[in-house]
Amino acid sequence: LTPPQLLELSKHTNKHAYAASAPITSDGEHIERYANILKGVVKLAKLTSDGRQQIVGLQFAPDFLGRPFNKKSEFDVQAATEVLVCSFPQETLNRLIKENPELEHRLHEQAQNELNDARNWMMTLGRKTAAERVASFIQFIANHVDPEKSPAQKIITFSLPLSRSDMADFLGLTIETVSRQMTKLRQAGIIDLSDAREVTVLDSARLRAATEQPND
Amino acid sequence: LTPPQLLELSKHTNKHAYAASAPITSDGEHIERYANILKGVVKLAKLTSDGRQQIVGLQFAPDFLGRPFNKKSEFDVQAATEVLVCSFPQETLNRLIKENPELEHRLHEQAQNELNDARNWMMTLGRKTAAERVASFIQFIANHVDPEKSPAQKIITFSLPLSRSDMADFLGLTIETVSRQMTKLRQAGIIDLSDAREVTVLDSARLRAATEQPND
DNA sequence: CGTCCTATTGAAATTCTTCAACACTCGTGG
DNA sequence: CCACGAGTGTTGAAGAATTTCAATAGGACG
Repeated sequence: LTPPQLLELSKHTNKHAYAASAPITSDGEHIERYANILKGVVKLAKLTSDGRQQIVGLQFAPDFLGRPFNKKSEFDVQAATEVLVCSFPQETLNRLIKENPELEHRLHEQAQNELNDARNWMMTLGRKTAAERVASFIQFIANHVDPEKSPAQKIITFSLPLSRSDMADFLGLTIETVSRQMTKLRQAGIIDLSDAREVTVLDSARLRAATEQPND
Repeated sequence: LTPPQLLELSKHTNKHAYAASAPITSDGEHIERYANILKGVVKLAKLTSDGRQQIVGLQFAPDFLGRPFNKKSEFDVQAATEVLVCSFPQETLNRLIKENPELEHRLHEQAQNELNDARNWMMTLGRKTAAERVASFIQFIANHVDPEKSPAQKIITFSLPLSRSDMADFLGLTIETVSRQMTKLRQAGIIDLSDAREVTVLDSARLRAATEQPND
């Protein structure tokens, strides 16, 4: 982005904070602002009419939030952790895109990355066992919190951005099954849990093997 | 697209036919051509190391095939039915995009539509029962083969583009479970099956109810 | 007519869910 | 300072759904 464009954007920009599990937008709601995530994790969720929930995407800083050129949100957007976003009106972005096609290219690339993530996750939901799903989730979070992942064997610790309930909704399982599989990973010496949220990966090779796939 | 651009494109264009279940590209393969589907249905599939398969997307005419600006295919691309595509080199498209940003916009929109489809399907895979998944699949195919879908109660007949085995891989089930659920839908009078592939929707309201969601 | 391939059906086995009880943490107020 | 309650997570046992294993059916083709 060119400096005058950044200036233009910043003039219309608002920062906004959301508490964990606060709604950001809901399914079908009209959207007139886009946003970038500055901090925290955002979940995208769909509901069936009888209340079952599936989390269909997680977004991390500095992801873009919103569907360009789509008027409606197609799912609920909620803060998973505490979230800080910086939002701006649709027209501002649309105007910037007109001036600078490169910007649309970058949004297009993010859309493709999200599509890849979604398809990888379809494999997890459709074909993996509960144990493999939970291992895949920990692997997925580890990849996202530790952007500079070392090649092997480094012991890393991080905090899960999702509650057991959200993990269940992401993994297509129940909270009880998630909890049991976490316990098994701990008993197997693959991870350590100082509390329910704080994960230390003790054996990243076996964790990866437990996902049964080079998931991403 | 402007006439000179269409002419330019057609000069580099090759038509190619694939038999049902013939591979088009495979995971990790280098891609040097893009294509448009002229006829038929294409499936995008991922494999685990131990051979489990998940179909992560279906594409219909006139969808675009290939990941713009990505060098590698991230999954296997296979013909589901007999398929006719029209392919052209990457550079040709990249050149056209440079001249005409509107083209990238359209590809971006397709990517967003595919992302919506993928996320809708994540809900199906993560949270629906076998019966709901099979009903959702029939609904999904009905929507795609009958582009001008009438609002209600019209009885429509179509041919499933997927074998039971492919349906199972799309739905995250086994072929036996798919077969049993098809039988139940038939016995309930919701659909009729003249043979395993030929579906007549007898009661579209109850079919929709059986999907337990406004899936798309 | 036999063979291959796909699909269906049945019964047993397994995985995951449901239901239920209990543990832990964190605030609040007595 | 401790008790209480709400929220979150864990664990066990019974139940349900789906898979697995196995047998059979039907069509297409040589």
